[in-house]
Amino acid sequence: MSGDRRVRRTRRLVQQALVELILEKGYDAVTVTDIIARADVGRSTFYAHFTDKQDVLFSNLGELAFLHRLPAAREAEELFAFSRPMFEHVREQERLVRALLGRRSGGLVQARGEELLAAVVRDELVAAGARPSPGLDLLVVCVVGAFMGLMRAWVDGETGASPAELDAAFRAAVTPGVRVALRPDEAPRPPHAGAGSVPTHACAEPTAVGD
Amino acid sequence: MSGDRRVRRTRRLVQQALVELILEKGYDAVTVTDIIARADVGRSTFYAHFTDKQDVLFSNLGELAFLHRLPAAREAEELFAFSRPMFEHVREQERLVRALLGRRSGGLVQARGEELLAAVVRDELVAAGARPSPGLDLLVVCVVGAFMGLMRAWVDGETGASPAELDAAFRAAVTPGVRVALRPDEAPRPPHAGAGSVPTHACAEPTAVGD
DNA sequence: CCGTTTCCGTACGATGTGTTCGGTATGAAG
DNA sequence: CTTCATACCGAACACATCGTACGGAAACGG
Repeated sequence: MSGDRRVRRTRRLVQQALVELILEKGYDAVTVTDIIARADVGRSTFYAHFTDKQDVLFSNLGELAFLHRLPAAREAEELFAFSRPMFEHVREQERLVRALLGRRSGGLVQARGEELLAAVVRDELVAAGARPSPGLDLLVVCVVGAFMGLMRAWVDGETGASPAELDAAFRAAVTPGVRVALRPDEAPRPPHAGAGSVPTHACAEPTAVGD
Repeated sequence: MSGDRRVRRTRRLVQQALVELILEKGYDAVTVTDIIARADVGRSTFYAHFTDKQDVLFSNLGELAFLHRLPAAREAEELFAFSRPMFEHVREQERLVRALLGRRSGGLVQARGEELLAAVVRDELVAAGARPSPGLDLLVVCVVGAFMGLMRAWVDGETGASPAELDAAFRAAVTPGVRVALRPDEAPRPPHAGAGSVPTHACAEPTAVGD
């Protein structure tokens, strides 16, 4: 079904070459000429399979589609069930993800990842009882921003934390805020919130900062 | 001290041209040739002032240095005092910031902005009593990620919220988590999130909250 | 084994980059 | 106003990259 063996071979070589080169020079610095040289593939052959550099990048994106195969959070008890498996998965596919999601990538995949993740987070929150609203969307943006921030920092080697620690940090940072948002009866929050005060104590959660 | 009037003129023209072009075509699509054409400036003149496109971009960054001139948060009562003024400022300097921070920019300024902001946030948290630690740095990453996420979403027109609403959303999302983190003595628990079952419900029931 | 598809290699025009250089004109100082 | 420095122009340059084209060689699938 995958057609010719030569085709598979060529595509694989090109994709691998791009990943290697991104890790070495950063996405922007990689040229098509570099890629075909590293992949040992003719120029015309490259353009027979891909339109440009970005096309190769996205063709590698199937790996990230595993988001959809995550345990359905509606059935799980905890929110953001994607977090831990995600960090674990990233550690396994380290090279690829480092190339695709790190600051060395062009930020293109980053944006795509944020979109996918935003959909997941939004679904989870709605399933948990949040009412769809502009305010919810902003919350989703914050949650996704926090997660992707951690991911970037990790992938770029700015922290040596383990997946478990990252997962814990993520949850510790966002869960309290989300809990508050999920309780519309306690602190009725019309979208017209003033910049003032937020309900002080949500509920003490584990993981103090300085351990 | 700014020297020749011709110099100021040229630099201004070039910077303005780049901003305009980013808004029209996106950072990546803008060429030096485009810039000098729009600015009506000789090629050699351009390279006499800037090394390349990116240099022009960063030269426009003085605007973002206003971070340092923000009201010292140590003296203010509330955390993240930068938030509201930041959103307000962005609305005023809309064109420039949209060009520099939006997804149409190369992500370069974005990274720079995250660095600056991370320093500010970290200082605030330390001043508020957090002990410097790897865990704190992760929290900072989350907070900055959330903020920058909101900023991007806003600048890219994904939300029509007002500065006040964005500020409120930001605070609502991160403040509870930060508050918990600032209380290291209350719940001394090792950050060893169990693989199998994480204690999900700390205070309230699975919060089947709707309305 | 044979027809089809893919690949190679090379060359091409187009576009962008960053530099050089002689001549011009604009600014600032006296 | 004169003088002098220097910033600017404009054109040309060598170089790199892109995307396309084409004929012949090689590998594939049946």
